[in-house]
Amino acid sequence: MRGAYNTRQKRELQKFLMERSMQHFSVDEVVFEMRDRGEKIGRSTVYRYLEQLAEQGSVRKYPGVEGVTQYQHVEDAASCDGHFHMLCRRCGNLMHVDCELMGVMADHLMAEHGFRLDPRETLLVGICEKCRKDGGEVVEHGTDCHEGCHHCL
Amino acid sequence: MRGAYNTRQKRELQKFLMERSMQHFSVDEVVFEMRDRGEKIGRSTVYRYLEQLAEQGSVRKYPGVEGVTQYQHVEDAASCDGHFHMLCRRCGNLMHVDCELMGVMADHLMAEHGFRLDPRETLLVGICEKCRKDGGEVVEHGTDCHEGCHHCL
DNA sequence: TTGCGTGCAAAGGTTTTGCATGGCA
DNA sequence: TGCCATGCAAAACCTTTGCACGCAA
Repeated sequence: MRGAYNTRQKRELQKFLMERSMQHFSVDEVVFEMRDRGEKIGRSTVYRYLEQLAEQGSVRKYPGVEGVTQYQHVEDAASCDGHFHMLCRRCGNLMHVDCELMGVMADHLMAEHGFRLDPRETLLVGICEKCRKDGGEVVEHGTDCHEGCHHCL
Repeated sequence: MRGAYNTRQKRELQKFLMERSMQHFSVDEVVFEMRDRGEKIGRSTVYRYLEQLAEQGSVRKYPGVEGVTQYQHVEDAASCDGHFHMLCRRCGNLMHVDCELMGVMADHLMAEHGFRLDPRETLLVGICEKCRKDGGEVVEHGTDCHEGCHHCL
């Protein structure tokens, strides 16, 4: 039976997920962050555990830029039902959109266009407020992105 | 100067794009389709030419499921500006959504949530009308998908 | 003839898998 | 003591790149 044992690696990963809740990250980010903390964890283990959590629904998985899969922890799997996510393509942060209009839009697509929109699969991509206010266009991470962007340190 | 020569491979690929206009496809699909037609074309050539067209704007490129990049030909690059695309995750067809409400939604996200939505990057994922009417849930292609689904023959 | 385009093979990157070892219960 | 979990290395993929040859102009 899978997931029967409570190992150090699982505990560390859980801790990481809690701290980064609602942010998105790649497998490599996990591995390097762990390394910085002095905790060793194999790349395969991270892949396997995240995959497992994704099946259970506590982690979302979606294709990021440059072919690197991104993961996101959601405290309450049900909390993500029925609403959408916005991804800032500049800082990479993933945000909930809890807004009535999204439901209206989904209903409209169904009624008028016959299309049943799936909020779990759909990602609204654009530029978030912070990044817009910081001005400029697409930047390299680590240079002048806004505070709190988890890509820039 | 790039794109100076008119080669057999380019002509064949152009033909393919015209026939598959607005549908999405992977590099492998191109290669195999060409092979079936008795036309040989190198995988690298397909990658390179599609990349070139993507830069020019006559082809859209986005990450598909399972890490396989999907491409889509758009007759008029400008025709895709300002509106969204719906992707049916069952039959794989990509459709334009020319609808006022989408603009309203984008404006709302900007005004109320500070988020500048990018229609070129955003993909609305769900189930299209035909697939819904055919009933059932997610199916394997090649078995009982609707007519015209380019995955099923 | 010139030099862009092509195709092969190799390289590069991410993700998966096989298998022996480690460690939880 | 069982047996799941882990980690290494290898394999499996997709995509890019280097280079010699082919072919359009």
